[in-house]
Amino acid sequence: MGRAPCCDKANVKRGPWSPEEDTALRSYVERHGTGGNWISLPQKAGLKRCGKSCRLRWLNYLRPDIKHGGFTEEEDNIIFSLYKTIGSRWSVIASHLHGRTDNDVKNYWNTKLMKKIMAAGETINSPISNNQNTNKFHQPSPSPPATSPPVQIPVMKAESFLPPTTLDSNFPYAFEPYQLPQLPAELAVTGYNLCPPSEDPSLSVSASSSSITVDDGGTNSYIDWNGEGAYFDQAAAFFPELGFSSWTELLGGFVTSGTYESPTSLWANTDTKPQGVYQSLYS
DNA sequence: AAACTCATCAACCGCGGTCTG
DNA sequence: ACAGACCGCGGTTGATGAGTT
Repeated sequence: MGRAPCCDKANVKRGPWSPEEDTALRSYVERHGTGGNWISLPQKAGLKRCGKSCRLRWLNYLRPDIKHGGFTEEEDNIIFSLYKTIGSRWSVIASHLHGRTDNDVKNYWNTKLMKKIMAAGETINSPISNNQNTNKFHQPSPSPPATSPPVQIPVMKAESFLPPTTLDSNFPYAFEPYQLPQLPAELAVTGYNLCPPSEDPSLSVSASSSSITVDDGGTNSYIDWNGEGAYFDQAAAFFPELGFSSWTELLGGFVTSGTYESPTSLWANTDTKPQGVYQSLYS
């Protein structure tokens, strides 16, 4: 069963926006912001539009920092590299391109870049479309070792290219090094793919949106992502057991390494907001 | 000049995830 | 814990203009 419509479709205007509507929406948002509620915004702004339509118009067209047309070679490379790594996650890809929207990137990919790349003889393998695995983050290891090594959670660096959305239910995975191909130097970072959990029976890992639990028989086994209260102290003691010096290191080195753009600044430049684990830390 | 095809991109749609009461 | 409301995303559609026959 589908959800109820977000607005009365019979009483809202659809189709292309007029300059007057653009002006009304722009001036309202500039004066009052969105108020975090797009559904009620059209009425307040005097627009006969669906809230979703207003949101889309603002995000994709009226926002002051939007850049239209003319993708550069560098942007092409970034899009292609990220597409090969994470698939058609346009909002994530767009977040790496200043002033570009997910819709822009998606349209550009579908109408131009894909053809351009294929004409150049490249093969396009989206990790998602080519992978039956429902875990978006899992990319199969080429050839797993015959016997699993001892459990070892590596120091994670710049995991930013792996969208931070589904650690929640899929966390019982270790991290496997990867190198994003063909990125400009400032983006050519090393990160870790999620890969299946170790078979080491002495350690079990589980996670929720706010915590990771690793039961290794040690004295500490809980990390609270929100980093507050007693759990934070407990977590601070827990990191060394896992081989991390701090929670920032555990979460990808964003804060400790100057090489990588921190999620805070990254998300400040985009409407893509941190989610899940990252939301707790950076919102 | 008219008819047709193709390319582009703004906008819509429906769904999953998150938030809130 | 649950349900409803809302947000954000990715896929798709359709209007429009450019190019071709």
